[in-house]
Order: sequence, then C-alpha cells, then structure tokens
Amino acid sequence: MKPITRKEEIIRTAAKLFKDKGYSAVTMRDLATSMGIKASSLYNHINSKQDILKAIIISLAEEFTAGMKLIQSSNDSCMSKLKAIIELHVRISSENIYGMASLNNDWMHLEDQLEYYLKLRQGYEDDFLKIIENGKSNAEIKAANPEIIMFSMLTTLRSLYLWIPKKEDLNAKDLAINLSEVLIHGINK
Amino acid sequence: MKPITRKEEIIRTAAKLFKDKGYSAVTMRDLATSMGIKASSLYNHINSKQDILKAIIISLAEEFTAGMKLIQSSNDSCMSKLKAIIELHVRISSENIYGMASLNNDWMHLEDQLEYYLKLRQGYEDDFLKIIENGKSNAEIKAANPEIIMFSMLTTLRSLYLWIPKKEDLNAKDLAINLSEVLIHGINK
DNA sequence: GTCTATAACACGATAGAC
DNA sequence: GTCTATCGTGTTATAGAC
Repeated sequence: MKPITRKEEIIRTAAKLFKDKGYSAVTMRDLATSMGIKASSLYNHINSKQDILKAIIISLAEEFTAGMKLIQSSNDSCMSKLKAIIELHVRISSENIYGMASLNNDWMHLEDQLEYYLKLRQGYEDDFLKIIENGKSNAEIKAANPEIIMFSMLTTLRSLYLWIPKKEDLNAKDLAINLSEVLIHGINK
Repeated sequence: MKPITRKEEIIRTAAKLFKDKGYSAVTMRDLATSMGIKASSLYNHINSKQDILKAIIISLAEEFTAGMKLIQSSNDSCMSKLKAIIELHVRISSENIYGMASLNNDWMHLEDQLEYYLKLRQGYEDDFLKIIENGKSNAEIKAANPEIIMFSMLTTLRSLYLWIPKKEDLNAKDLAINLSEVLIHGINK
C-alpha cells in the first residue's frame, strides 16, 4: 500500500500542533520535539515552515472545490444539493480533523498561495449561494435572506472539526442526517 | 463623558490587528507602528502583550456570561430564551467586531486567565444546552439531538463578527430577526 | 536521516534621556 | 509620553560532520 513518508508524517504532526496553538505560535522546535528529532533535521524533508502550511491548506481547499463542482453539476433538487454539501463537509472534516483547523484559522498566513486560496474560497461561496438562490426561485426554500442562510449553514459546517472529536459515538452518516434535519427543517416542533 | 484613554486606544488597535493575523503573529512593533509611536512607548500604558489579550477577552467573556444568566433566570419560554440569546450575540458582536475575533481564536494564548476563561465558556455552553433540553421536554423543540442544535446555533452566533461587517446595510434588529427565523424555523418552505 | 553549531534576524521588554 | 539604545532570548534556516 501507500507507505507514509517522513514528509507526510511531519505534515500530519504539524497539523495537530497548528490545531492547538495556531501556525504562528508553533515553532519548528516544537514540531521537531513532537517528532522526536532536532529542528534542523526537519529540513531534510521539507523546505520551510510555510511549505507545511501550504501542503495542509491547499489540498483541502481543492478537495472542497472539487466536491462542490460535482454537486453543482448534478440535476438534483436544491434540497438534495444542500444535503450533499453537508455530507461533503462531514466527510472531509471527519477525515482531516487537524487540517481543518488550519484551513479555517491559518489561511491568512499563506504567502505565495494566499491569492489562489482566496479565489477557491470565494468560488465555493459563490456556488453555495447560487444553489440557495435557485432554491428560493423554485420555492423550495423560504423567502429568507439567502446570504444569511448560507452564512448560517457554512459557519456551522466549517466548525465541524471542533465538534466531531467530542462526539465520537456519532458516526459520519448519523451526524450528516441530524445536521441536515436541524439546518434545513429548523428546531421547532 | 468618558474620555478614551491611551491604554484603551492601544487595546482597540491591538484587537484590530489580532483580528487580521491572530495574537501570536502581531508584534509589539506592529502595534506601535499602527499607533504611530515606537514599541517601547507602549509600555508606559500597558504592562505586557499578554495584558492586552486579557483585557480584550475576559471583559467580553464576562459580558456573555452576565447576559446568559439574565436570560436563564427569566420565566420566558424556551423559544423566547433562544431568541434572546441570538439578540445577545448580535448585540455584543456588533459592538465588538474586533474583540470577538480574539475571543474566538486567541483564547488559547491566555496564560494566567486561561482556566478562568474556560470555566466561563463551559458554564455558558452548559446553560445554553439546558435551555434546549428544557425546550425538548416541553415539546417546544423537536426531538433532535440537543447538542447538535446547540453546536449549530452557537457556531453560527460565534462567527457573526465575520459577517456583520460585510452586511452593513443590515441593522442589528433585522439581523437578529432573520437569524432567528433561519435558526429556529429552518430554511425549507 | 540525524546530529551539532551557528548565522542572521525578530521578539518582548527595560533603562534612562528629554 | 515618547524617544534611542540595548538586553536576553527565541526564531527560521543553513553548513557540514557522521
């Protein structure tokens, strides 16, 4: 199978540390200590601290964009698309708890790739909003402000990485179902 | 009236910078430059960088706790209490856009006061959850997982500081009304 | 692949002049 | 209240031995 390279191991360990303290507060010495080696040894596997951040964030951002493009191009109803978006977030977040923290909180520390990241994120939000606006036109969705709907859904989905580890008894499928119910149908009886 | 002291001016400026780059990535030199003075001059008004963070976060955390205690002690229905919580977040977030960023993202960099902050936050979440569980018992709220309901509402409310500045046309009252509709009644028609 | 040693610089904070 | 100068330490990253 695919062997875990030392580089991948460093990136995973870094993601864990970034989740707790943020990119800026984690030093290469912290990372090296977590790996059980000296800081200078890290540079045989990675080029810079910045490269680690890039590897964590860009791959995740591209995964979300690819998922959204797939959902967008389907012929499903608006409601089905929204449920698919929820499943997309639950799935990627479950598989990348640590990386999601960097994606949410440390993207501003990207240097070369900041512009590219912002383009991906803006595109994602544009696509999300279009789905909601279509649902409003179709009368699938109520006449509330589409931006408030997207804001509410997206911030909940973006914070999943914080809550999934606390609720390990809830599997991805059940979480997605429960979340769809709450986000789409509300909470009142 | 209350004059804005130099110390308060420094804390406000710091909060703005912390929102963009996070506590760890903002240097005292950055802060001084933003104030139009030298870094050493800051220390005539504040004791340390840490004291600035403390001033921003603890006052906000205590404001939320006080608001929650007031809501909790009322005799209103669960739904009314939830609407009051939404109004609480919209109000405090509108008045402290920059500080809310630190409250959400930089609390882990508190030193002496970290434990106290965590106690306040845990208490807030416990009170929030109790209101939802009572609503479920009263059949005001549907039989969904109360923790998922709280998670969804709270993450949306905690992210308000990011969205309020983008929607300056929407006043606090309208935002709270729209948000209540979406969070409580859902989005489907 | 890891080490020791170190370069080159940035950090928070202080001392003391004005 | 702000300045210049500086201390002591921490930072990313490199050089070269093993």
